[in-house]
Amino acid sequence: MTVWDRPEPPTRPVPLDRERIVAAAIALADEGGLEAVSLRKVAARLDAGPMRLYGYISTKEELFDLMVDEVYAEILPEEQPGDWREALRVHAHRTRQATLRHQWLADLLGRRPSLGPNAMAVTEVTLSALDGLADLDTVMRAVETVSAYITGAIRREIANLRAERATGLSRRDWQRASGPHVSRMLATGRFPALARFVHEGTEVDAETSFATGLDWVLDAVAAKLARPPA
Amino acid sequence: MTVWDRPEPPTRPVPLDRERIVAAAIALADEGGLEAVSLRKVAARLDAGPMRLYGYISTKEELFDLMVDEVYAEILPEEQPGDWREALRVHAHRTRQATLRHQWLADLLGRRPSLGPNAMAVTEVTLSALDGLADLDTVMRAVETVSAYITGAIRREIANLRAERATGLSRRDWQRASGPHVSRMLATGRFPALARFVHEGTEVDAETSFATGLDWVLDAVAAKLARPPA
DNA sequence: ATTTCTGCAATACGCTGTATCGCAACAGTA
DNA sequence: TACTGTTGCGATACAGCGTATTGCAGAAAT
Repeated sequence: MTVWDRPEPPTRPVPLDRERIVAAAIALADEGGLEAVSLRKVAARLDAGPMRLYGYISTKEELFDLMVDEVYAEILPEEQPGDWREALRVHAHRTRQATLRHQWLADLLGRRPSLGPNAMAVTEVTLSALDGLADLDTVMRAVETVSAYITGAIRREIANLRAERATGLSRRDWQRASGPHVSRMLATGRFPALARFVHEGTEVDAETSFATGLDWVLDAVAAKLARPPA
Repeated sequence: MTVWDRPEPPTRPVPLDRERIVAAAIALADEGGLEAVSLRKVAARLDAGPMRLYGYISTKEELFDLMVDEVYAEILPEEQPGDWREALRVHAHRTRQATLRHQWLADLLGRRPSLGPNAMAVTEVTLSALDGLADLDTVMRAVETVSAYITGAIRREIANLRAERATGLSRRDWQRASGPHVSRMLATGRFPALARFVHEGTEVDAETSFATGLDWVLDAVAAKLARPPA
């Protein structure tokens, strides 16, 4: 019985874990958006059959949850600035930047409660930045209000960005004259105010308008933190 | 050639239009969520083959666009109150109420720019409520900031609502003790601030917290409208 | 050496969005 | 009235999806 007679041992399947699965899924999503993420394709990237994944997750939705939490790790600030306002600003901008890197996050933000360890760590940091500046309920309201703004603003920004990419027109051009639908609608005269805004408004870059709206909201929070619980 | 010999004339297919298609789709979504909307099921409700729909829409995404615009018709206020603040408040609450009636709207809000006639009419009304109170850019920023808040807050509310429905636990119970995952995480001591908020915070009903956050944002807007363009 | 257990792969099912194709009924013309 | 062109519908088809089920091979346990 020489070596040559004996068959090679069967190749054991590559070991898997959630980390590798999530990384593969994120890579797919970064390349082709959320809709490019299918359990079959994720598994294929890992040289596995689709059903293998069900040992690690029990539903596709859970995979999305893991992906989101993985990005929250990028959002978690490395060091916490002292000022509450700066802390919230940093959180907002880190969230925005992470979403620009992983645009599919815009589709998932706010879709389900985020209970992963990284998301909770982010919440912890944010809450503790405001802790003690007002009663608990006020602080909670502050954080929720700011993060509602963040979610909504980011979603709109990504939606516009995709629309521009799909039509090849900048938001401005597309409204002003090039977008046949919109210009036709405006020409009806049924939307005089809207028409004025479209034609006479200034184009502002996305980051600035995000930051400005954020500052307004932070001003509102500041006012509530200043005065004691209503 | 008696009547009996002649066959009945072939039944002509029921005439279709976008209105009927969208109504059927909305009915399906109201009953079973967005994922219950398939072109086949919509068509079946109308006694038609799936491919028939492609005469009226060219993609499922377009059907969603039509559905959203249909709901914007419910959001459009019947009469415009004079005060800008009241106008924005009404807009926010009508949007929220519409989303509570059609919870799938939460999945679509902010996903794509809304360019349908009803959405534009809503924008027109909103913009004109603020028109003249500040320069165009400030007004635009105000409307966008408020609507970012609205989108984000509604999404979170619906997300929580769905989580409660899925687990059978109220948000509070679910965090406090009943949710095994969350309580285990809090017990690790890695999230002290979060733990305090969960345990000592008051439960506030969704409508109140929506309204409160909204008021804060409106306060911020008021401050910017008061002073001339920065 | 034999049995039990574990976990992977293959197969399968019902469903999806949509491209293609052939035909039947209408409109227009001779 | 006969014919022809066009339109739009239905059927068929395809590739892909999430996931339930099944069977089997290797590892572990006796």
